[in-house]
Amino acid sequence: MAKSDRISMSVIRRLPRYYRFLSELSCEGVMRISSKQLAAKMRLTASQVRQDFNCFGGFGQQGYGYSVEQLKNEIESILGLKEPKTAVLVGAGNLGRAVAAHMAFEPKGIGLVGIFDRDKRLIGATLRNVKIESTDMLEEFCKRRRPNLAILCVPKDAAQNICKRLYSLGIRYYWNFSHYDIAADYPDAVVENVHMSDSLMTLCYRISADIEYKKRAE
Amino acid sequence: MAKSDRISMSVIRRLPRYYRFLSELSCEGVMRISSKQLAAKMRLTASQVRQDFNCFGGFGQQGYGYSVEQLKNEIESILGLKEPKTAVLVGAGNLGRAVAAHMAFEPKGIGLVGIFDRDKRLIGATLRNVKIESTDMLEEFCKRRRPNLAILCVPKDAAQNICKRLYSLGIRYYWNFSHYDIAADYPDAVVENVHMSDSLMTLCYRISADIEYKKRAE
DNA sequence: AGCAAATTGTTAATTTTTTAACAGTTTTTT
DNA sequence: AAAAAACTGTTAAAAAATTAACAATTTGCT
Repeated sequence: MAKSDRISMSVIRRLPRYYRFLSELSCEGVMRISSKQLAAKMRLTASQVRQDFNCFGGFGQQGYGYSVEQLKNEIESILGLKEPKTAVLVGAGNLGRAVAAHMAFEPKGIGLVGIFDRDKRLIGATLRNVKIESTDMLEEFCKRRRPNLAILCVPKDAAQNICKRLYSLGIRYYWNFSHYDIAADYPDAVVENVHMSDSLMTLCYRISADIEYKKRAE
Repeated sequence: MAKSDRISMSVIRRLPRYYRFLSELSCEGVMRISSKQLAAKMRLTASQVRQDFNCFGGFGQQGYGYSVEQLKNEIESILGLKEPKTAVLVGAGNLGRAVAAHMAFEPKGIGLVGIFDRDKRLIGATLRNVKIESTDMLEEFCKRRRPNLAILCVPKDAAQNICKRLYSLGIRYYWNFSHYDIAADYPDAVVENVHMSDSLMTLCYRISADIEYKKRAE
């Protein structure tokens, strides 16, 4: 079914977006959709939509289009959302708590099994039925539960130490909110960085460039 | 100084990262750096580093390299971080509060002047010296304070209504954490989306693809 | 059943992005 | 002071990503 060539990161990064739009369509009761319609909805070209799906073999039918439900399921399966995984969250400050409370882990097959913080005032509190424990417990916990991935919501300076420990405990997958560059120290780690401040700076640029433009246009 | 051609989004999205690394170097007291060294640190090619900076005219000196401080300042200026801007945050749930508490707005020239939520239990509380107000006050507040950008941390269904009001109040720049597609309804709005769940799904794919790989290798 | 319309998968062309190459300048060394 | 080494800016080449084109197939209509 799947094509043999390696899939490019550009395609992968579009998959969650497809998945999101298809889930919506599915909820709205839409049964079928053409590459043209989907492209219009997502502001892509129909060509790109077809090209993307073809990386995985193509799930459509000539003259008909794509079955929303099938396409959604295929992408869900490609993304591996159905495969059960367990995660620990390290850092239960403002950001960590928001991530824990806000993120829908279950639909991605992720079970949040542990939350850790070094701040004694937070230890003992419960988030999503998970008790916040001391980071001192990391070793004992990970050896016992063998989580697949770690969510890093600690400050940069703490991140280095935490990562060293997590890595030596066998964790190779990181969802990293800190500014510590995990991949630099652990080349075989798979790291997905979330740099919210980078995103905000990009917006700053666009504001600034826009103002420049308006000035010139005057 | 700046080259006339439009800068590509690929370059823009790398600028905050350059800025981050240069700020670090600056803190460490490093005075000069070559494209080669910076590339190694950031895992890019020296060629790309030089190409990127050349979009804006090139700030280096042959045989010497780049002055860390100057380069940092140039990028800061390109990103428009020095230009003062005001922002309102709409939605003070888990995510909104984390963004308000966690994000360093000041270094980006952004003043957080208002926070709004519809939940009466949150109204009156203070975050970063800003009182949370009822969303009913949005119109009055925006007419008076004329904020430049809005940070959207409300659920998708609420986002549509909030956006309609913010747009009609003249706000054109959005840092959007909701899954509502602002740009679809307001083509002239400048929107920077933060889709944390997309990022997590990308990690899921990489985990899943990795496992596949290991299975095959056995 | 037969024909027009719709739509995919796929190949080709185009555009964008990245990498390489190198002339020209500055710094450092001897 | 001259020669070698270290760099950048810039142009050229290569690679990657996107868009266009079209044959093949299916649907839906008459």
